[in-house]
Amino acid sequence: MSTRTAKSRSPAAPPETAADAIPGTDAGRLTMADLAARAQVSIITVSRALRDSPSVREDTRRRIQDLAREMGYRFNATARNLRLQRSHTIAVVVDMKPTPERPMSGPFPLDLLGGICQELTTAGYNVLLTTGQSQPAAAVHAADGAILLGQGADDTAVRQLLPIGVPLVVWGAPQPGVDPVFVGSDNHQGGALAAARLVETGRRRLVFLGDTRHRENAERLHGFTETLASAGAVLAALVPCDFTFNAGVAAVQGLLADASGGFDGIFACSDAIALGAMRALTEAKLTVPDDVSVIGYDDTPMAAFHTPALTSVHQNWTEGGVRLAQSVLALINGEHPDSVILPTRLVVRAT
Amino acid sequence: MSTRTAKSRSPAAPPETAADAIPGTDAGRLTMADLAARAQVSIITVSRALRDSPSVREDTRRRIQDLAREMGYRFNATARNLRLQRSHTIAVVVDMKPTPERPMSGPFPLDLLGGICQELTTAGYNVLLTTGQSQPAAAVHAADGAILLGQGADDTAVRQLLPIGVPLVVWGAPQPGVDPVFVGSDNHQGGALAAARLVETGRRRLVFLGDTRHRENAERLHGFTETLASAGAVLAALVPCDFTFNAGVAAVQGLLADASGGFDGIFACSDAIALGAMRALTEAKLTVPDDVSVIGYDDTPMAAFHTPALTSVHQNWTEGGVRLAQSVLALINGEHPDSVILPTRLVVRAT
DNA sequence: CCATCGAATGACATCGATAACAACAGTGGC
DNA sequence: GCCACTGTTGTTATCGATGTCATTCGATGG
Repeated sequence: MSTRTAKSRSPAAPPETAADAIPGTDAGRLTMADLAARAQVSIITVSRALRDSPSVREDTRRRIQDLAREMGYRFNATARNLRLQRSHTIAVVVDMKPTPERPMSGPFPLDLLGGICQELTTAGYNVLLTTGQSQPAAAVHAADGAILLGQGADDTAVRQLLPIGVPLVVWGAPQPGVDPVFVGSDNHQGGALAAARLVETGRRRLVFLGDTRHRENAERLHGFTETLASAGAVLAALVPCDFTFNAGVAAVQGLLADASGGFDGIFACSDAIALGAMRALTEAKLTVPDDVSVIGYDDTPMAAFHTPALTSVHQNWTEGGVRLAQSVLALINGEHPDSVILPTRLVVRAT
Repeated sequence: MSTRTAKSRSPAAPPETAADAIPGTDAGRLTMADLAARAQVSIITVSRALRDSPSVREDTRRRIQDLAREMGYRFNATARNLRLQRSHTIAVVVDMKPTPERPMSGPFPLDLLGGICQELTTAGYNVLLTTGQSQPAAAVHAADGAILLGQGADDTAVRQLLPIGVPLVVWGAPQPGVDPVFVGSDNHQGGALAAARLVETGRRRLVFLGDTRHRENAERLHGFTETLASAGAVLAALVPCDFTFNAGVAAVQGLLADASGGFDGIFACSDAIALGAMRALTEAKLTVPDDVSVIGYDDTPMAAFHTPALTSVHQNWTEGGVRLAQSVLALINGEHPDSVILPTRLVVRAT
């Protein structure tokens, strides 16, 4: 037979006994060569049979497939990837701030990850997860493509990843320099929706809470002020703050201390900020929404379950994940997908 | 030189020009053979030099390393993995229920994933993420180890994963059959802490809200009733329910409708249930915590930011992720780590 | 009865990196 | 001056699967 027939794993014991392949026994993984020897065919025939190649006769194919199942054969993806020069793997780089306190509590990467996994695994790709902490390079190098999930105000991560030369898709707001493909939700629209709602309910002096160094927040502010202006309302204050509850508290406390004309509506860049703001308002004996109306962002469970229930801008993360995945796949296929901007919607509740 | 010298990527163009290696240009990835030809040494010397082998002379090593950097050489992990018979990859199987409505919103896998990534990447391992939806098998086969993150009441996932023969660690409550290694937080203690607190604050007729088909919940119930009994309080009711807000509402509504003696304390298996319960109580004109005291589980942001702020049992997920990672690593090294049970703590707030 | 064609199968080289062993130069001891 | 020894580099085989080209066999046609 083949020259490799003799090279069986257990030289002493008879390798033909099916007992060799007790599932769970890791002793010497089976290879196609083992199957080939057993089935009295060549290795390549086994390879073809297992891939359902039409050039293998029906019964031969079935015989080999059955044999593989019986013997507990496990396919070696590494070998195939080497041979085929592709890893069938997409690196997902989660570039979260190393802030210890509530670094990234939102559903952010979770639902996004869900969407990504769903799409990628059904397409036969693996998802390699890395945090930006260490050098993501190592993992990304080996991948067929990469997805960057960051909330960074800066774009250092993008700059690190781009030169690697792997197809890259980034979650967030498209940048002026159009280099990588972006997928994100429509922050401009989100801001506009919030503004429209606040104006509709009769508010005229509005506050924006969020760090506009984040491109996404800058977009929200843009949509927000644009809509305000066209409705004759004014932006009473813009307070840069983190995405946290405490930042929201502090921001509103500062606002109340500084008696610069007052305000009757707040748009916060996260539900946590919004809840913090409401806490500060309540402590100052102001009621929501009678005295001040509040709108949050992200539509997290805590918005829904809070009393009073928080009105919030909802972004469809799962869909976002799916689109991210589709875009990398497209890039890998040599296509040139456009950046995607997903619509947001306002979930109106009590505030 | 070596026989491979002639086998350059671009046969027409002179392959010696460094301009070939513009970073970002993916044209024909460089291999160690290319570096070897360029440096006038053998491939194996390049391999050794790049791995900082002491058997390569200091200056040779540096020369090759510099050359690799200049030419933009990118290491091929697949080839090494094939040769070394290990993938340096751990599969993380997230076996979440496909329930569309808030399938898994808690920080659950996110912080857990964070801990896992942190530990695994610093140990030089990659994290392969798969959802239980499709057959996780494919990815797990290629991995050196696997971590199962599930909330399943059943253990079908474990049963699927175990026979694959890959070192497996599972998040959750240890099972009677001691087969896989478990890492989880001390649910028994969590239940006991909640009971102790409720009893301390003078409650005597208590309600347990949660589906005890989940092993973790069963443990909580066990610790809960045990402590109750020793303090002379009674379990007034046990209502099986999902982890959702709505389930909490429904459970308490049912309880109030059915006038079977009343209750003055509730222990819920998730913060969402607890919040739902409070909503139902409030709607029934009962006040928290004066009429009924409530304790939740998971210490999510929504517990902290709710008014009144919800007392909740906290589990350290990041730590859990780290321990999960450590356990797989230990298994891979042929050690036999014990299951780990992490302590929980009660975060006392207003309710 | 031989040429030809197609279906089925096989031999070989290959992907890129590495372990095991071989070879070779220079050094010191006797 | 010869041998053993160390330090450095090279040769070869190998991991497991697959593309390419070659081969075999039976069937068909002239």
